[in-house]
Amino acid sequence: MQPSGFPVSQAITLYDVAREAGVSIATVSRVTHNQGGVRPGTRQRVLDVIEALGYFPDGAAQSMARQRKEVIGLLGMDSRSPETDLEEEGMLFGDMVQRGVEWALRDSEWSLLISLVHNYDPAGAFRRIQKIAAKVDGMLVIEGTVVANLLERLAARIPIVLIAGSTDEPHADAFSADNRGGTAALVQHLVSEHGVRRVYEIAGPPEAPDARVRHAALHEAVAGYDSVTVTGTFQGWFAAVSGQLAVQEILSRPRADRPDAIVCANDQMALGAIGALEAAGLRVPADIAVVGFDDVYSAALLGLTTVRQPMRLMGERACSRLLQRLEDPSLARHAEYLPTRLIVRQSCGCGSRL
Amino acid sequence: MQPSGFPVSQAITLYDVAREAGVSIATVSRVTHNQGGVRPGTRQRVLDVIEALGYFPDGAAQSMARQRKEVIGLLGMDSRSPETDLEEEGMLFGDMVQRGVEWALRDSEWSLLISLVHNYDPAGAFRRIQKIAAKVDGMLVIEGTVVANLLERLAARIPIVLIAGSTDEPHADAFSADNRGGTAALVQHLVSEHGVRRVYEIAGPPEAPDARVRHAALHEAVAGYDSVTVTGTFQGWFAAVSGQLAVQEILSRPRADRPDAIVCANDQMALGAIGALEAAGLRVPADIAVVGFDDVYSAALLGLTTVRQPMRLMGERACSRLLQRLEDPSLARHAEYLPTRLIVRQSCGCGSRL
DNA sequence: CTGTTAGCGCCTTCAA
DNA sequence: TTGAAGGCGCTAACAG
Repeated sequence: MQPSGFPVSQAITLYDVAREAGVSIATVSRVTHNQGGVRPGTRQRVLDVIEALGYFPDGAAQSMARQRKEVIGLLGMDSRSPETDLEEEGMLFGDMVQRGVEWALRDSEWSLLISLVHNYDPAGAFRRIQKIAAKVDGMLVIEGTVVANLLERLAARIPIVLIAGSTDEPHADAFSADNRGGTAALVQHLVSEHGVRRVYEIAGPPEAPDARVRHAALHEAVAGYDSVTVTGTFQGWFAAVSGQLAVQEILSRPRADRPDAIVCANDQMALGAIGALEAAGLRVPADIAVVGFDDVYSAALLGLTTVRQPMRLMGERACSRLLQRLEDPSLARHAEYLPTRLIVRQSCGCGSRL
Repeated sequence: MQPSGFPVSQAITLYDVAREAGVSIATVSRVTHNQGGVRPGTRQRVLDVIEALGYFPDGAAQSMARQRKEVIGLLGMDSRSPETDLEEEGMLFGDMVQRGVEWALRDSEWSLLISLVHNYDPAGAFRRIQKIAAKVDGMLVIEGTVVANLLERLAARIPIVLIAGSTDEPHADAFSADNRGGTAALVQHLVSEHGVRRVYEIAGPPEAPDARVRHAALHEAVAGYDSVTVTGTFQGWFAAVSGQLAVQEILSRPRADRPDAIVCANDQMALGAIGALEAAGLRVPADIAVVGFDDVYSAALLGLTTVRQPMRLMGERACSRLLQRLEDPSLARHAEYLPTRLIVRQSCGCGSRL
């Protein structure tokens, strides 16, 4: 005899309860859902059996019968490389969005199914996404996680709300931040307050709509000033290590070629860049200013000048909208830009030391 | 005519594909799962139809047929009060655990269903937990989220792994940190390095096994020194505001009654306490030292001396164990204490300023 | 190689 | 107030 594990009882079903209580499954079902039309005596008897057996209805079976799973999915992109020790990282964009979603869900009957898609494995992503889609009634999709054509296909089957993604997907609601305005404010601050002339860009992955908008907006904004130029662009992918690599690139240039300021497509990369800069003996902002985008939690603690996107709010709004649409599929499409705000701290050169 | 929403097609089933392709549902199923025994021509035809219709199998139906949902649940406790603006908070214990779980799941077929239970609403918690349990094959439970008897009942139906909870629940595997050792190290440091004599305790909720152990360990450790005493205990509930309230309590006492150090059952409360202390014009650690427990992300940034629990690792291990047990239910029970480590920073009085 | 069929556990009319 | 029965979409024998 092997040391058998715990006494995990065989699944207990409606039938078990019905048999034990000497009633039909319909009656048990009625009792389970507090429906009327059951004689008090019978009800009590059934209740006792339920209690004794520890019965509760199986979710999958309910989903089938009701044609509704009461689960929504949250698809996020995991931009960390497989080797990263994530122990070190703080709260990221996706985490904040999740908070918002949880908030929106806190008093509802819906559950949240979470899945991270790894951008270094686009092949596996496809299967994974479909797998999630199969288990939910609707889905929240963050960023450029899902390749456009797949997205279209999914949207044909279940409602989808895009978060910080493309706002012109015709078959999905969308909530994004005003990236354009935020970027413009950043550049304007850098130029007029700190006399920045030479800007170096650490861009996000071109697959991410957000990254694309910020990229375009940066160049537009810079073009608005005569003597300001973008002296270089590093193609990052939103992970902190991108910032470090970009700094290496900068440092490999002749000194005269160095920028006055580094504008990053998100805070993670900005923080990575600052770390690398300081490790190389350069001072931020004295030698080079660095600014980010997002305003993640640690940005405040580390004095990073950045643009705040209402991440939590985006999650909350997107989730509420999804819930609405699930109630009423005939709703017209809704896309919305949430306002961003320039958060001036020290890394741009304002205030005292970093 | 109303402005009907998106063209959400009626659910597409195996039957639709079969009909369209002129084969039986069995064949479609075989193709869907890349099973052999289908003539290449037939396979291709089916594949085309699947592609054209955008078909993918319904998760609920699969769960039923396979008797397996391929979903695990993560039950966490949300200690924030309803009014809290969570925008401000950093990474919490539960978030770190989730990271570990996601890590453990990254290459598996399993999905993660998340649910937060609000400790201010024990009534609703019951339904909510059962609802989750109904939708998963196994569950990870953080902290004293689940009242013991309910837990026992759940464990009879599906495998459960406790994280940072009681390690003596007979029907569940468990992973906890060495709270006792960590607390002892903290006290010893405070006393021998900083000559602390009067310790004030901000305890966690007694429902949380972790909090209980830390509480007991603190008193034990203090009892080991002749001239050291615990001058007061504030009953907190792990939220930052608990720390603030505790400080109010302390400040309401005569000056002579003030402690040398405040020992908190977690970092959140410690951070809350520090904030309140400084707001009241007291300096940490000069006037009063403060130490926490957990080593959350912002603890490092703010110089909090604390005890590190390997939160991510706990999530990872717990999840792996659950997966194992799901494979082989006959496994013997396994409970494990993961090592903690004293992290000395400035809030205890070491180093320079805070 | 392909099709038929019996469940999986529950909800929900419809009859009694 | 109760029970019988069909169906939700899919998987996996089992037959052909």
